[in-house]
Amino acid sequence: MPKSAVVTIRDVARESGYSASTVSIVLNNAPLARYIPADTKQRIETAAKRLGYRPNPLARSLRSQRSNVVGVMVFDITDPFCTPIIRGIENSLYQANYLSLLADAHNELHRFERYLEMLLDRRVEGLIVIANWLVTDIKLLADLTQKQVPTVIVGREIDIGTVSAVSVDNEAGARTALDHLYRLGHRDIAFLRGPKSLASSGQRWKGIRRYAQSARIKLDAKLIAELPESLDPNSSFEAGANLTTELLRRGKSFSALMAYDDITALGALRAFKKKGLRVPEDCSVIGFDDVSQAALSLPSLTTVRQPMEAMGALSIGIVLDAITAANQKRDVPVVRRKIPAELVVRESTRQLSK
Amino acid sequence: MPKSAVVTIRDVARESGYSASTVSIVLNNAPLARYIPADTKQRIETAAKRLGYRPNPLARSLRSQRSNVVGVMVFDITDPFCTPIIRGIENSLYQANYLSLLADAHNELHRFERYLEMLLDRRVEGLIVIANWLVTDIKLLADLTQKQVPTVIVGREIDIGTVSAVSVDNEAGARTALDHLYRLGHRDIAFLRGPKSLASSGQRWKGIRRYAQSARIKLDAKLIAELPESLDPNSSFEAGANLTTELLRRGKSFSALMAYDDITALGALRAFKKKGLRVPEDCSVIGFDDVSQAALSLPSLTTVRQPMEAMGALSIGIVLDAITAANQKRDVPVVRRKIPAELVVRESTRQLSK
DNA sequence: AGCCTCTATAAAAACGGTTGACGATGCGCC
DNA sequence: GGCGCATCGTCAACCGTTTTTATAGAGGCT
Repeated sequence: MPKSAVVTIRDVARESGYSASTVSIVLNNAPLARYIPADTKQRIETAAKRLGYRPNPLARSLRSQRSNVVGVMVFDITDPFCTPIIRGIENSLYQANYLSLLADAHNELHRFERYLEMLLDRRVEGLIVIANWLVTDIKLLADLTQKQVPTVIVGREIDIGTVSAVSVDNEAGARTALDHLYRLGHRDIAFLRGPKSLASSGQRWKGIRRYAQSARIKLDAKLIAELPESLDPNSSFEAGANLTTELLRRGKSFSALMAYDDITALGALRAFKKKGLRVPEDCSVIGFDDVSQAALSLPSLTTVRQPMEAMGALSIGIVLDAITAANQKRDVPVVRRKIPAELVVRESTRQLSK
Repeated sequence: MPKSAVVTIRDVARESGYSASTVSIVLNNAPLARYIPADTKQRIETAAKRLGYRPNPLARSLRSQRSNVVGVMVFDITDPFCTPIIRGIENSLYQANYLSLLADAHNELHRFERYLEMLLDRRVEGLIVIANWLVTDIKLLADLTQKQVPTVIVGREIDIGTVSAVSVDNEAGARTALDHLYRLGHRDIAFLRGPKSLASSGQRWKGIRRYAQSARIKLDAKLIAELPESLDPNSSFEAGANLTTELLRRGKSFSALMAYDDITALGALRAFKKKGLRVPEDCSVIGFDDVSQAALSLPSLTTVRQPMEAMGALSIGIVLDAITAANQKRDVPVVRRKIPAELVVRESTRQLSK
């Protein structure tokens, strides 16, 4: 009758006839295990299995300073942009036998900071920050750099200190989108720019300007509107609808509209519908991101896809690399990766009919 | 010049002139702190603050068997149904100074089991299982009950062992939905039932039958279709579209359609559009859940709202209660709560015009 | 004077592992 | 015969807390 209590390494030691040290060495395949003969290993392993021994990760972490946990800080888990990234992260972590501590900052800075402390206290070995929205603060650098925790920011280019970053190539993505409209014959194109405070917003706009210049599309101020600052990612739906209505009211006609992101584009669809305009017959609409909503809307949304799951996976790759590098006293590389975005053509855009 | 090393309780002891024990007692306000005079406490606290002492949660957990962590097991984080629940969970945990270990089972049983072990190894104090989709297995009971970890299943009624459960009142919700259609004058109503394997599917259907009976709506087999089994929550979009097309082909006319959930309903919208039918003019459509997509679609979807965030919060409440109960050697209550759903009227339903 | 009960604090024993230093043995080699 | 080295293990320290037990003085009571 096995005591229902938890099996410790000492139980395994007793059962196998060796010391706890040896058991530990064998079970972890530590360097010293090199000298341990195969049958000893065998005996220890079977003893461990027989007892159903499971090492206590807390004790292990305490001693070895390795928690096998990485922190995942999300700025707003409600944002549909986040979930696929989390999926990618989680999947890679699973392979590597890590777990993730999830923290949702709700776009609030103090919450971010408090969570950051909690995560560092817990000795996370790495940190992923999914910075879709909030203006990331410098406090990051201060705390993180000095604590030596490998950190990757996803969804945002950044160049502070030792922080790695994975983001989509917003500029190229925007060019791709505009190019798509251009090839369909559109020349009079309206734009819903993102809010100024967002880095990605500026980059996408830059891509637009570049492409417009080279293709000799003229950007008419009357066809440009800008989303207001906001912390709520879902607010851009309303905003997109309102701004589109506003653009229509200005009277300058356009045959296509390029929105800052998918949610904004969905808002635009709504505005068109309300005015009795059909998409894509009367106006093509293109979004950005390819969040899950984009494929389900009516019409389904042509957009520029961020490979979010891949970005999540990549970011964990970077973190894990950094961790092993640090363990081997090698320099931890700082990686800045810009991932290409991919055009996804659906129903909301079409050849200019005229 | 402070050594950059981590400050431990011994440092605080040295700095304040007391022993580590006393520091611990004071800082945790342990029972023995009763005997410690105020000025001693004061000195210790200021010393701790001065050094910026942060207790190591690993060590603390190891010793006191309390991790301040709960596990959150999601069956599929990609499901839009999950995120608001997670938000609710996370928010309540934050208040209580807990962190969450996130595990995403990808709807795979072995993954679920492996994660379960990992979480238990980490000594999570409680466990939330968001069981939106997968057929929950009995293995749950075996492992969880014996390990004494308070567990709540969200999104599914269940009555195994000591597991608590929080779910929406599917039956009443379905009645509400049908009642809504009825009051709008609809009598010929088509139904897209959920897959049999899902518990919620049966419950909703039961609600429908009940209401239909009392309101003398007849349920015509020609107007009923059933979603296929599937593990992918997003597959119901395609399925919803296909089944709707199928229903239309059967030739039996209907003025309203009630879908198993919102995603299915969105699929239905698409099918109607493709057939040139307008929603709600030619047919009203109602969904279930009120996932974020529902409000953004064209037309926006009338649906029955599950208060997901509240459900998440509630489930954490239950877990935390159980934890404190266990700490005080009181019996841990098993709670089964059914939350009422709420009708949300949007554009996809309207008064039968005739 | 002896004995209890409070106070106020410290010492020591956990918690469950990992790890560096070391001991013992056996073998090859000069 | 002594030395060095490879092999196989163990000991004891350590990770940073919490918690139980101990110490010790001060009153209060009999």
